[in-house]
Amino acid sequence: MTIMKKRRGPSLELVRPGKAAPKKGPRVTSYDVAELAGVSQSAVSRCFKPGASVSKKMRARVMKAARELGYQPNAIARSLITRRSNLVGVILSDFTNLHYPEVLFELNQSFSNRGVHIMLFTLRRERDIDEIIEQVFQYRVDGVVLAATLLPRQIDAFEQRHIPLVFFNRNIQDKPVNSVCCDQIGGERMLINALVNAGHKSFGFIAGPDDSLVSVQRTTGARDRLRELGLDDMPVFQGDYSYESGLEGVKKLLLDHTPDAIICANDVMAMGCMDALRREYDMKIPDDISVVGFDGVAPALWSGYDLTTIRQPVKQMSEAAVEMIMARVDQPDTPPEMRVFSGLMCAGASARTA
Amino acid sequence: MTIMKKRRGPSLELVRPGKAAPKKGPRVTSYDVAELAGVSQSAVSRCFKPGASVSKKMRARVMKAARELGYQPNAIARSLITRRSNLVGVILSDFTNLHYPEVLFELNQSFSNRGVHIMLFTLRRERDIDEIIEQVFQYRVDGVVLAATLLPRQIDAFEQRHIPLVFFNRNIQDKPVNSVCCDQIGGERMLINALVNAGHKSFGFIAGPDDSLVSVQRTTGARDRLRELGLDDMPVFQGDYSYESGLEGVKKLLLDHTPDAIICANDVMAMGCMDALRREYDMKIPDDISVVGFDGVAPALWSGYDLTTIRQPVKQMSEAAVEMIMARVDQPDTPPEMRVFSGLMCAGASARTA
DNA sequence: ATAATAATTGAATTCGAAGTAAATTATCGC
DNA sequence: GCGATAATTTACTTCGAATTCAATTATTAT
Repeated sequence: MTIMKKRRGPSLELVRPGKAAPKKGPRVTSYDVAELAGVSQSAVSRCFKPGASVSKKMRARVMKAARELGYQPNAIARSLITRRSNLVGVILSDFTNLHYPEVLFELNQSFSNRGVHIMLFTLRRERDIDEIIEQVFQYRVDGVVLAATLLPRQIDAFEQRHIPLVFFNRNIQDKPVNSVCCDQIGGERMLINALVNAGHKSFGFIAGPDDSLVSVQRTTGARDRLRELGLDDMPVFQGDYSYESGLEGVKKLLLDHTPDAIICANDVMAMGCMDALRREYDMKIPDDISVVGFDGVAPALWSGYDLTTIRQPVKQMSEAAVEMIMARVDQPDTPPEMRVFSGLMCAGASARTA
Repeated sequence: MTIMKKRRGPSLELVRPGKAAPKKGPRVTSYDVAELAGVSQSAVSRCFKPGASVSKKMRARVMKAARELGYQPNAIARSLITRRSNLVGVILSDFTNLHYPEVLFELNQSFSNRGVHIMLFTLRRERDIDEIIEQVFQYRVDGVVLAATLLPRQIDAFEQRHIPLVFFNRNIQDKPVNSVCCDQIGGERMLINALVNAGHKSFGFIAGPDDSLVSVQRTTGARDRLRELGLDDMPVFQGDYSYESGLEGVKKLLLDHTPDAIICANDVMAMGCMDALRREYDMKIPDDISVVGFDGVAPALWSGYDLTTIRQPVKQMSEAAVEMIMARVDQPDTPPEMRVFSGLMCAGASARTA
């Protein structure tokens, strides 16, 4: 028995020739379009699929009907059957660090070039991560970019579900995972080299939180290079990547030392550091003291700060992250890879460098 | 005939007591959970719906099975049948303006408190908007927050589809639409009042793009107040909200005038302005000249700039936008509303104010 | 204990597009 | 013009959860 599936009321009543149909309210489905065009629903579906086999006459009729009804394929329904949501999750932990909005923007740019959309998740507290992972799973995202830290158990959950995962600036030990990183250690070495070549001898360091691997790497990168060069170890103040902790770091570091250069684990703290040195210690930068940062965020490059820093190649890193996700989506057995990008040293006026 | 719908292979082979089932690969559906728990799929569904009628024995069994299989309800499938995606689109045009990441963050915070997730769209060129609207429609988002301008025809498209829309800081003329705005005019008036009270007499203005209604409002807000106070009109340089255009604006304004205060349509330009005045004109702020901005972005409040500005109540505005969207989702005939928030004047050290 | 009522449960259907295999039509060689 | 082959088109099923309504079970009143 071939009974045409009954569908809710036809949208035909509106098709008066001469006037565009001012259809409204109830949503338009491929069945409505099919009915108006006098073809099957499958045909409508195929017309909206890029490389499908459709005669041009058919395509024209369907497109006309679709236009008349204001039809837009339902991406949700499509995702259900194709198992491809064209959604990716982006999980960011620290939005106050100006670096992350830049990353988010570039990721979005790269993904949208591929017809993929971003669902944004931000962590207020690190504890929220489990809850957020749940949400991410529920939406059947095609992949996830993470600028936050995961526990092994959480990484496993992604693997079990075969959800491509890329870490952004967190390389995970103990597990083969996809990651895109800036070469933190290399960056710090460049900075130290430049500072030492210009005659700096004593240093102070303002670090990020101690659970931030990036901060640890930047700290040890700098420290190790100092040791290699036969210089004294430096005092380290532990901040939290915020402007305020840059201010505070200066106060602590200048209590019992007078370094001739302060190295900050990121630009935002470096800017706090500069402001504190100028306003509260009335020091001239870089004559009295040099300051360097890391990231290359926009305000740091403004002439007010003109910070000497390592600019992360955010655009290339984002593009790489997107490539890695998409590679795994199309080819699930693509092996994990770690891509490390060198930062670009930007010699500003905040430090004497050679 | 009551034939149990056949489902792909049972997941039962893994249920050895004592060891957690290490299920992998193929996705887990409510049918799998139902089968393992020995109940119907409907029951599983109900167990995951907050206020549903389920006995506690049932709930316990189902939840146990779900946990064992690592089941997560498929939000995509759910969206299809419930016609609620719990997704909202956020369309931002200008990501370089530091204000927008702050807005995005607060919106995300407010939405996620309601179990709603953000799909992010950014416009590279204003022309992309039609394309983006199409995407937004395809994903059947529950609503859209727009910090970009729409043409009447585009607004109509949203209305036809009954997609709640809220404009963020763009009030649309000619059409009743939802919007959340900061009181641009009131803000500028506060600034002018404070400057004039402190003795400023001649002004210069650095505006945003002329197609930005916000810029137009801020410009005329300031200008009208000057006129009311019987002061001379001021020269206006048209920038584009960027740091660079702040630098440039100073150069242009100081060519043939020597204002004793420069008013900038946003903070980022104001910071450019300050840097230009200090570095290139060697002027002391606020002794030689005052500078004020608008927005209250984080770097403007740092001690390096300590900008006198109007802080937009981003958190309250975002919360309001979210409320308006959700109100319309739950109650589609909620009439459009325009909510205008007063900014908070932050008197910094960048201007002499009384 | 029994009828009456309330609370649970399950079978079947639905959401909207895409894929599958069968049926139909178009195109081609000779 | 005819069979063979290729290109289109269609009916039907699928994805996975929610929902309706009928069936079943539990609870209460009498």
